[in-house]
Amino acid sequence: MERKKIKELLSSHKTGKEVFVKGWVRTKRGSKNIVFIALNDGSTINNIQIVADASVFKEDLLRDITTGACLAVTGTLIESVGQGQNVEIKANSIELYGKCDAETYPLQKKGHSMEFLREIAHLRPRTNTFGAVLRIRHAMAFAIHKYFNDKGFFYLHTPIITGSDAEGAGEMFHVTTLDLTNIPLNEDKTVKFTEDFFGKPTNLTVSGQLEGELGALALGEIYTFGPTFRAENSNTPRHLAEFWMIEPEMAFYDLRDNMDLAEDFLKYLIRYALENCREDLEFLDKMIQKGLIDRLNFVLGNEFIRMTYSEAVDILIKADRKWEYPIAWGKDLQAEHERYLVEEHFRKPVILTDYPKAIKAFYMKQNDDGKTVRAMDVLFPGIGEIIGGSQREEDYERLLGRIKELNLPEKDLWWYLETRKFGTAPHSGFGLGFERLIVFITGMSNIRDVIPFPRTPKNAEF
RNA sequence: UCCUCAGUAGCUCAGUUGGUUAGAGCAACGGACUGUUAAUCCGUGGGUCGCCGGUUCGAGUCCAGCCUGGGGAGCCA
Repeated sequence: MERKKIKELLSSHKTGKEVFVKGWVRTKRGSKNIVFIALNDGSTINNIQIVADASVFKEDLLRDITTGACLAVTGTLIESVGQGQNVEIKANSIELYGKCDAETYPLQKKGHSMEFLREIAHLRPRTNTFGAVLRIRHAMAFAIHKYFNDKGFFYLHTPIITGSDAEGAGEMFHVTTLDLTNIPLNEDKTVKFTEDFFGKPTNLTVSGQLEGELGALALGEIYTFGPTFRAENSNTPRHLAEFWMIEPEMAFYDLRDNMDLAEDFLKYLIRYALENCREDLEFLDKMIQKGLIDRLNFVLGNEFIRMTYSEAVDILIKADRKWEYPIAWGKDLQAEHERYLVEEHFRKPVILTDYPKAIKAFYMKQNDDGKTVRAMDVLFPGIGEIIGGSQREEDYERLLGRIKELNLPEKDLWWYLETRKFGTAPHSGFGLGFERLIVFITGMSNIRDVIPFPRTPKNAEF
């Protein structure tokens, strides 16, 4: 008989038919004569109830059906006799695929702390919360591809291993095949990288943007969606050493087009989650963050505030508020400033533009005022910067000038500079932190709980 | 990396001015129960008090160092 997914059975009204399901036991309860098993196969947050008449099954079998055990069940799908579910399966036969020793299995039929579950990341996908988060994570990844595909963007695979150290987006992980217990050295005691796999120092990528621009200046509109690595010693609920980033890059987009795309993109993803992950979101709304669905709808229903960095600084200066870090034009905004704007002053997402060039990356387009660049940061409640982007500097001389001012390795960037030499074009793009998006959409409070196996300083278990 | 809080049973925690045999709830196990919804009721077992030193007649409790985790900050997505 063909196995059915629990999601399908729960929404089916074809009672009276024989069905075949497989899954893991969430709880078992009952009396001497009758046993109730809540079975989950991951297809939905909801369990299907298996009803087993104790006189039909061997006592040993029923005893071995414990929380966490894996079963295959055939039985009749019937309308539930009891309250709490519409349908249930009256079991005819039960095969025990895998026992689960109740004395040592760490997951109990009770709530667990997120910290404890993190220590058993190999088992936490079996919980309601992580099942919901991982299904939503999948849905968002799918929706990202669908959004861009429908808009005519091309998915560009930028390299994971990079030979350039010029992105300037943080500390990098080195990639090498050299024997670290016996490193070949040059005469001046520097590492002899000519003997390394690539013949030069290489690292894991911190951003696919520069290569993404190369694609955009040929294909028009591209996006990347891949793993990104930062070797920063960041210990916060918002940072991972390995995370996933989406980086669209568009020829002929100015900063305004860029902002329009960012806002439309975020709203599309939120709407997609609301329409396709309803049951998981309702669970998270109830158990993890009260009011989650209202908050998502609120973001959907309101225009993002758009203002320049300079206007934001004015608001912060005038605010009746003592800042731990005093605010002044030219200084980078601190977390407390961003939170104030988003969570207190405007109470909705904010896009800030035209930052001082000194605090932004070399590749951003310089404004005519000589002081600011066409940058944009999208700030969200609770997580701060969810998107960072800009219009790119397309003028060869101005870009080169900025590279020299900042003492960046010009010769490593020859290929990037050549795009400005050969048929340059105005273009823009941004980066969205995938896990930060998932944090916002699921209401989870720690980024380590929205990725299956988090990589953070001093932690690469599993 | 800095600041701060914490680490006691499988989990979540209590543990008084340092005192003799370290507790609770849940889970597990055994039993009862004719349909349960994190079932209920009765009972049982379960501890290297994070590690390592020190103070003391005596340390879960006080002191120093280290480790691990949470929160905040910085860096950023």
